[in-house]
Amino acid sequence: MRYWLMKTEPDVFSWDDLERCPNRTTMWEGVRNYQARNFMRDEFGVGDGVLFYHSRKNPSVVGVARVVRAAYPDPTQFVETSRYFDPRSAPDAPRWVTVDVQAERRFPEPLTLSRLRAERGVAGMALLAPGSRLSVQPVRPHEWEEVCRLAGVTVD
DNA sequence: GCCAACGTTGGC
DNA sequence: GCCAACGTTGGC
Repeated sequence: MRYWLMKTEPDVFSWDDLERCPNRTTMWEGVRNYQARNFMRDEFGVGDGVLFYHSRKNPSVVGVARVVRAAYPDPTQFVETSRYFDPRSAPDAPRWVTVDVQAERRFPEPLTLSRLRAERGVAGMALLAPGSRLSVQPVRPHEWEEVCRLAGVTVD
């Protein structure tokens, strides 16, 4: 089992939105970055842990989710009216994949980026690297444990 | 294959 | 809203 961090702009899709989804589960559509895609396609497994991160507005880790379905073609890449439409992707050779993610535990309080920057135990996180923009990032086990500890929750 | 132009991300 | 950092595109 692995651990990940996934970014979302809360104005587009927030933790509240995830909790409102049927079975608290959503298709993580719209990833259009090759490095992020490769993580999902090649390394994501059912049961992996996900730090759910709100970017831009009060940037924070706001909860923990689970991968409940491994990679499959992202249907939005074929929908012409979708903001995620990719005219260069062919149905017989999909370019982009998605996974299904289920809400597990909301943090009692958002764990802010500024707090994380101040904590030595998470100093190596990809999230904190200068200029890091990757929307799907690996998280090391000790980083996962420390983030959950700082948030005041216990999650395997 | 280089790299300038362009578009996007995301902290501030 | 600004803009630096980064990724992608496409001419050559």
